[in-house]
Amino acid sequence: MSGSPDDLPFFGDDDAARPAARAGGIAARAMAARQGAAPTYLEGLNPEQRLAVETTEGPVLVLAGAGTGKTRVLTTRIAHILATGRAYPSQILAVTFTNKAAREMKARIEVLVGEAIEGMPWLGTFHSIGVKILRRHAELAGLKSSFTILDTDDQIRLLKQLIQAEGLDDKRWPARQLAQMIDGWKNKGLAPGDIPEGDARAFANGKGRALYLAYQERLKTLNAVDFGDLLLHPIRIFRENPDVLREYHTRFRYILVDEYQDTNTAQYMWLRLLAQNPARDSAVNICCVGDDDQSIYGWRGAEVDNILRFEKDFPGARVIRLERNYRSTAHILGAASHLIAHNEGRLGKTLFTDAVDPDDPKVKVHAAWDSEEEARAVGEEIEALQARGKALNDMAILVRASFQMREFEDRFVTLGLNYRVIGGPRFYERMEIRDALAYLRIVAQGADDLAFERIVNVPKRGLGEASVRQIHDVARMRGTSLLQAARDLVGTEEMKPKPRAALRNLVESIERWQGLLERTPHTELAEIILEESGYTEMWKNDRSAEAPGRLENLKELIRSMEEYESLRGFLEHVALVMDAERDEEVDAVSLMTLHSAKGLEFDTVFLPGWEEGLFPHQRALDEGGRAGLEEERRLAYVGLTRAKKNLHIWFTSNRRIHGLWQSTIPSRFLDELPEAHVEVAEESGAFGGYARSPGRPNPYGPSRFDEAGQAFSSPYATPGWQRARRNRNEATERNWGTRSGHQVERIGYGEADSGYGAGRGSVKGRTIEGELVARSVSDTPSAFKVGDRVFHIKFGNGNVTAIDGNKLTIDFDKAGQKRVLDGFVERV
DNA sequence: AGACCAATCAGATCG
DNA sequence: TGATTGGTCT
Repeated sequence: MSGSPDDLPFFGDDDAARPAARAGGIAARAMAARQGAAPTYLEGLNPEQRLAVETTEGPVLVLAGAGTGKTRVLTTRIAHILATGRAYPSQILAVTFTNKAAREMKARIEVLVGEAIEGMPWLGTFHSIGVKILRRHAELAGLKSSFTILDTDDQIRLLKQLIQAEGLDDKRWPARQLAQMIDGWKNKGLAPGDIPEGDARAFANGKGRALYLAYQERLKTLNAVDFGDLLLHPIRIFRENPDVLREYHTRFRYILVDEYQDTNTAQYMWLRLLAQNPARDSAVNICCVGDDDQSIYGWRGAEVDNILRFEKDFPGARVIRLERNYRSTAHILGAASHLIAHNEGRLGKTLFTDAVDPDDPKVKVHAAWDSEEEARAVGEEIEALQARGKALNDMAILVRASFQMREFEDRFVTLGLNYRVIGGPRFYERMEIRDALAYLRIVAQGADDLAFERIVNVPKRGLGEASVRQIHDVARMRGTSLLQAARDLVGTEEMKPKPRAALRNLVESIERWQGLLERTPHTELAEIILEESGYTEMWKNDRSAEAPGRLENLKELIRSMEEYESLRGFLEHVALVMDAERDEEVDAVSLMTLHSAKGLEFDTVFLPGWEEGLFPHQRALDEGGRAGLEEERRLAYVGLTRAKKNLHIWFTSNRRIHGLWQSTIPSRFLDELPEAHVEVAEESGAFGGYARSPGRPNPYGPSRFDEAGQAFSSPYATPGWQRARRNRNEATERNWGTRSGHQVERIGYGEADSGYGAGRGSVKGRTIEGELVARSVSDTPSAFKVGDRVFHIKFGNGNVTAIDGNKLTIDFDKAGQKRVLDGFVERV
């Protein structure tokens, strides 16, 4: 997003004011377009893409599979609308989910249109456009247009205060949990009055609703909003003020939505309000682009249903499918398509490619003994590719859960292999950045109480709890901001001399900085503030390992301020934007979660950890049942379709989860890959070739991976494994009998699945186990006792030294002391 | 104010 | 197992 705050009067006709200058080039282009010769920007589009670009009128749903040129269509469509003179830039509403996507789109449109179009003011994320609308009409939501935007941290602090004010135990009822509930309600577009009874009762014996209400009240008095409000307030404003909504209807002639499958209910309501113009005689020009198969954010409120329902919502909608894939080989596409065909709730698309090369490698499935070997083998493969001249930048490892990353990082560090972790804590969420921003906020907007509270004693200046409470009391009594209250307090004798001097010093500093606000360049001011407040000093004196990095981040913060015109403009955007850029300069392997890989592509992709319980993740199955499984499968699909040429999938037989070694079984997703496009790699690594011994008791039904991944003799045939399995089944049966929320679900095999192996036909159904491994607490006391001599398939022989439920601590002769579940050892 | 210990928790994350 | 967090103690 461009840096400057948009200070143009809303309907001040920014187009009319300078149409000539801008329309010049566009008009000429439009002319060319009407004269028949296809404009250059349409060149190279395939027929479907072109249809999606040129069907500008009426509702359109573009179902764009992975790698089918979705962004290209979206940007070309906008360029087309502009070039043919159908609308001015400011009459197009284009929403994305991430700032990155918005930036990218803006840049690409600029290339297409051939000039800077700073005039696409309504291209941005749902939230940034929400802010913009809300600032215009803040008073209609009972706010001042200078409202501040809280992030999750502020939110939790605030809720905690409210919970305590209610006289509740904030241990028993954590603010974090309430914040999540409120977020969930807001995602669904629910105001305190709308939340269902059941939900309302779920928190603090029915105080949930009251707390939500109190929270909203508090936000209003603080003149603040949270992220959810950025959509909810505009929705309410639109509903209660038809004239306001009408203005937007007149303004937005074309609406475009990216990643439509990720929209939640609130976003959907917001869009519908804007798109459905009863006064308009022609159809709504809304174009939603998405891929139902890549909907992986159900857990954060996304409703796949929005995309599945599109044709009903917008009668007469055209649905255009983009299925021609420009990214991956036929093997990769074949594997991905076959896998995703196992999902039921989908609109259905099949990717294809013309670029079929018989030399393309198949998708490789590898087995490893444990996660350590997995990491070692992947590292070797990467080094081999590197030796053949491949760039590390073209390789990525995509994991299901972030704890998997560590093993790879360790390995890469020892190998001296460059890697970069994508994702992780966002830049602006770091403590030092948030502190620095709080200083800037208090200077820019003195009434920002949350900012004041954050910095009042950072660095330590002897203003502890007692002093802060005193300031609070005064502020509440006089109805002023905390800063004002502090100012008043230092003029009196109410405080003890020491804190009073400290507070006076702080207040005077803030006033001094405020005085500099107009006269000093904002980057310079920021440096002055951080220096004079002692904040940088604090980190310089800090001996911890992170301190240098934090100082570096602060420098980075100031550097990033340069792009903005003013401090105010910077703060406006910082609340919404600010992800640290990754430098492409260094050649490095990317390491990230599957979720953050969406939208990216790499020549070579490694997908480790394809084991039941990890992927599909147990919690997704427990909480989401069938829907949860389907979302996991879509996640797998996203992973597969990230690869352009080489795709390696790994699973291990043993994995340490929460410090306990557990035996694992291959993911059911492996069985859902088509044989024609997959080959099981024969490793000749440290463990030598794998013994092939059939007959693994796989509770999910026979699998063609039953025989892989066995380094020694078949571990699955050992009595220990058999007993583990027996225990597991007993445990799950017990659980199903007594616990709610767990049920046995039958997933029949679809037609698409019947392709391989005679064994399959005999399988009646597949059970989603409630528990992969009996949960750590067992009802039955362990059958072992201290001193027992036992055998474990991974660690060999050892003696039991301690028992905790079904967790055993064992001194192994060779491997040392380990903790394992009792099901995996056998008395000898 | 800071150090130290026990308790808790371990799926993904955009703005 | 390990990081993080909240509490207590000095």
